[in-house]
Amino acid sequence: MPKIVSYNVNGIKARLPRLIEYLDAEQPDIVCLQELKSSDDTFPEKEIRDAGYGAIWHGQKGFNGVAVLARGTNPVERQRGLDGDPDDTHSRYLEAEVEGLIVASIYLPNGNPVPGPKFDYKLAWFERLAERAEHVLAEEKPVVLAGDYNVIPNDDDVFSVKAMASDALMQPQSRAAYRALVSQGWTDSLRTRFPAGGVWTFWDYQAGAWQRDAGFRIDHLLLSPQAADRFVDAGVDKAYRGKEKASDHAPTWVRLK
DNA sequence: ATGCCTGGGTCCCCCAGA
Repeated sequence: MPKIVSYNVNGIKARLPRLIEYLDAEQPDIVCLQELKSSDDTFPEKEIRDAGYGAIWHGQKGFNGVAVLARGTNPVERQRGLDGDPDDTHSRYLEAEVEGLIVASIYLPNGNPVPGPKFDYKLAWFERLAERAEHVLAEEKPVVLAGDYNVIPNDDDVFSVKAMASDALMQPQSRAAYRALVSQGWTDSLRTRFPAGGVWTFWDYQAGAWQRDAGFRIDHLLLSPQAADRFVDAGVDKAYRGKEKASDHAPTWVRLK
């Protein structure tokens, strides 16, 4: 039963030992990575291949960057970047097919501070993503849209509504954009598995957030109806957030029949 | 009201993250 993971690594070079350890221990079938912070030519292809994974990646020097890994096979690229803005230079979207399953690795803009051009970019990018999602959904195939959406969908997805109230991740416009996307016909797999909320995928490095369990849920795996029919389980591999030199995100996953 | 960490780039300070 394939395990599909979304993992914002916050720098693949700094996180490589952690990532390889994760692949060896958990043997996920597909891994969508975000925030590679690596140009295409410095992506650690050999180390990932030696761990048993084929990979495609869409890198960028310094920040952003997404990849799709597949255990024992090579992902077949379908789409790199989103249509709708020829001036957009950010590497935030990579879509592939892996043995009949369509997966996208998504790194939505953070959008802080609010208001401002970065928040405008976030909302505009969200609209472009929704257009792509609608197109893919119409294919009526099993699809997983996996990534760091930088949206806290509900008040019970955050340790403190008050602490995050002015953040781009929780603005009504951000939530409305996420809701509109899901309403196309996608299933939020973590929400389905844990309808009462209280499940985090991110803990800030600052102010002892991990030690206080002050986190929130921003990494999401959305399922097309054909994927949702195969839903088995979903969760967060929280222990990996507590390890040495961890990312501030934990691997978040869904298992399908 | 602000900074708290962390990674990466040019490099010992700044940007970006969330």
